[in-house]
Amino acid sequence: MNDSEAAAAVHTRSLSNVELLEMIHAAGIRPSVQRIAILGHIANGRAHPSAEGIYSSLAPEFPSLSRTTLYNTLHTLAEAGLLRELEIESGTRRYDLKPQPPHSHFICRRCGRVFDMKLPEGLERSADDGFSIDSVDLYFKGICPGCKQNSINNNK
Amino acid sequence: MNDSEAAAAVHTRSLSNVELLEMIHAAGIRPSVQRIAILGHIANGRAHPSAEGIYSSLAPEFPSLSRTTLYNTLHTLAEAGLLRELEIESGTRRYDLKPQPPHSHFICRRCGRVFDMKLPEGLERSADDGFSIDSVDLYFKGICPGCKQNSINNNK
DNA sequence: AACAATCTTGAAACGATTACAAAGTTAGTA
DNA sequence: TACTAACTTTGTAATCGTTTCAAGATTGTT
Repeated sequence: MNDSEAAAAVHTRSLSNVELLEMIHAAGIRPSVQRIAILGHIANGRAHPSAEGIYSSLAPEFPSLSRTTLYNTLHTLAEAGLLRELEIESGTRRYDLKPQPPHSHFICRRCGRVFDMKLPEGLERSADDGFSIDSVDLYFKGICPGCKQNSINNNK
Repeated sequence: MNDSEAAAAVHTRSLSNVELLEMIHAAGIRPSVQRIAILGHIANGRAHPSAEGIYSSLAPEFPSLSRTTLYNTLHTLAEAGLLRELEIESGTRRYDLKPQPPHSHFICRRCGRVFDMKLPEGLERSADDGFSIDSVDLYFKGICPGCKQNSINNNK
């Protein structure tokens, strides 16, 4: 079990291909090998990967996968409500499974990893009247416990 | 008075060049015509502009301004603590004056304008123990009152 | 005035993403 | 089973925002 699988196990068990296929069906879009692989990668490793990260992870198994397909698929899945796009750092989007309890995100400035955090309720009430809110994103940035530990060790 | 100046007036009065120069000095970096112009544009129009927006606004007055200078300056001012970078949408950064009370942001999905909103206190407490937090960003997305009004009118 | 440090500039390069058009696949229907 | 229309995937080329680089201009200090 590698790091990201270990992280995943903390949160949820892995989704089988049949379950992924059903999710895709239920969302009202057509399934394909690529869509299942991409959704599965995001759902089962809890790494909040970027498009490039997904590409390099899947490339060995799907050598013919093109970046265009990957981007198309990410858009399709996001529009269908299966994925949430994280805009925690500019220049790339990262992807997270949408059908799960709302949460906030922490990105480590040193290692770049993204962690799930709690999300306080009722944040929308901070917005002024008259604004229709359809999404609330709370992002923390800083140093994760692992990187803190490493920097302590390295300074010794 | 154009739109963005009107919006600015709601929040703060305009900063003079002398005040801008003092801010730059106080931040420990050297002043230049370009730095003052760029900081002034962000401080005095409350439009939360992107680099490209700043460039096209300043180009008429500073025809020789290069994009490199603009990006260098934005980085320098941000590092010096005068600007805050907003990562509310991926693909671009937007800029906001930093020395002002903390607040959250709303971006309209239709017109793309960014509005200041309140920021609840104590959000850092949502993060798990062991994470060192150095920034908290809360972003709302949806439709602003103006665009809502327009779409009502257009459907009549 | 002279020197070093800092700034500005344009050209070229880069990474992430999108546009496009062709080829392949699928679901439904005859 | 064969047909058709709709949808997907793919590779190439283009685009957009940003950064790198090296040279020249400006500034602050002696």
